[in-house]
Amino acid sequence: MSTPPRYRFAPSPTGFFHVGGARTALFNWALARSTGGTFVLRIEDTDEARNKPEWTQGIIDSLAWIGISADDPHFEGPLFQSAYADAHLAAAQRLYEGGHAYYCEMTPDEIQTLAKAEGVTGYAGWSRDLGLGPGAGRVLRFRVPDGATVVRDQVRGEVEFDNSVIEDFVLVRSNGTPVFLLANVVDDMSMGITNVVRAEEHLPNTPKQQLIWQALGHAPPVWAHVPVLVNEQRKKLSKRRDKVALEQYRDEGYLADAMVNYLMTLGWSPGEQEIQPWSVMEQAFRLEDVNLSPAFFDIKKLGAFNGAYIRMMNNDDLGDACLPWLPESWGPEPFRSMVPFIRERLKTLAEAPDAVDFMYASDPEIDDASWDKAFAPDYALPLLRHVAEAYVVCDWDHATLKAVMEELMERFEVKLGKASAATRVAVTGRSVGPPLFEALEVMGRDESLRRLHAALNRLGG
RNA sequence: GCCCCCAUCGUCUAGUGGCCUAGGACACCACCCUUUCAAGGUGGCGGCACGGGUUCGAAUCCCGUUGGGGGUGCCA
Repeated sequence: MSTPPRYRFAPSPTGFFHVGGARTALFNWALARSTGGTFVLRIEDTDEARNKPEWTQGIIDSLAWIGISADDPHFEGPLFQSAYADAHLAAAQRLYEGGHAYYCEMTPDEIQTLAKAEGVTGYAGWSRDLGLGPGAGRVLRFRVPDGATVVRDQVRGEVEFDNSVIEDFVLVRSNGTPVFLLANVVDDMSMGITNVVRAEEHLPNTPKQQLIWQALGHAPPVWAHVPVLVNEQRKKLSKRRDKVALEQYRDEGYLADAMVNYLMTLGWSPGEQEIQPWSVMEQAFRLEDVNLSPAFFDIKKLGAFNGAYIRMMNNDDLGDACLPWLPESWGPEPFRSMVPFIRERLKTLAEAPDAVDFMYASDPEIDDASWDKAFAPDYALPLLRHVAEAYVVCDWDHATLKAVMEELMERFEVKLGKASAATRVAVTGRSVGPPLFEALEVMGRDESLRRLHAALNRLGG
């Protein structure tokens, strides 16, 4: 095989971009790039009722986000299926003239009624030999030949379908528009597609499409059907029920690299170490290694990947990446100074503001439970008084602040964690947060003391 | 109903007849570290769906059962 392969990704713009679609796109992208081939993006926009232009832009933006860039030399498109309507109809005409298709004027209702009466499951080729010509209200149906159709699939091996269970399916609707089965094949054919990698839900369509390829006089492409992604009920991920929009994950602060890495591990494994850069996965990916069973999309594991990727970033880059999630009224400081101390506490970028919000508030929002717990011990109040006193004069760096606290903790015979609890809640309002002395250093002496005194006042002196 | 696909810890997977007393990751639990919470470290829990074959030997091959999934549109 000397000609480079041509892969394609053919989503229909009927909603937000689906994580399952993203994984399929990634598989195609890895294959196209590692083989020196091409990734063709074709927007299947023939269902006018459901298609909207903004969804198309959403697909393009989402693909770009996960690294499938229209600027890459391996990328071709977007091509729009709607632009090829003439070719679809021309192919239909050829099938009709070649005897591979025939017209039928039965309505869906009539078919259902007759099928029930005859005890069959669907359309039983009733108009096959009527010799009907084209006309209003008539659909064009494919004349499924006798025999069997063997689909050679790179993921599943050979799958055989008995043609007798494939009914004479519709190629062109009574309103004259081609259906997906036909349009999809004709486009793949005219775009020179050599490899079709798509989700398993299309496997039952494949014998029909292969039959169309053959009737049109072409050898079919190499097929590959990858398993679907499922929810906790092990049902195919659905836009209605499940959180599947790639855009939503992006907006919630998941990193593209983490999402890409996680998606690639669904149905495939990059080896002993599952956190791998795209450059490695791209080269290692093989359809033959793809699993055959549906994979559960586990948000918890995605979160773990995301945390790992966040920790791989340097402080400056992480700070930059978090900026879009900060409230508009916030300046970059003290947030940037705090990045080194919150980085290993973040699972998503969106959590960044919550980690430091006490610094931006004019007064910390006191959590009553934390407060009560911190001041329950007898030593708490007197210790806090000493802290407020000592912090007036000591050097203002986290090491000194800690040393001062340690001195007091020995005097009160408690551990550092307990000794710091009152100060922490006084300054941050909560019992958990970033490292205390580092936060105090960043916040500065004046504001820190102000909060300590505010707490003492609240305690009545 | 019919057609097709699939079946390793709760989840994602490694494993292609002996390297398996089945490895890793997420989750969970415990301990360590520790200024809280995390992160990190160590350990633990936990699986080859079941039944028959084939073979000296089966997670790996074959058959069946059961279970799950996908499809069954003049949607894509």
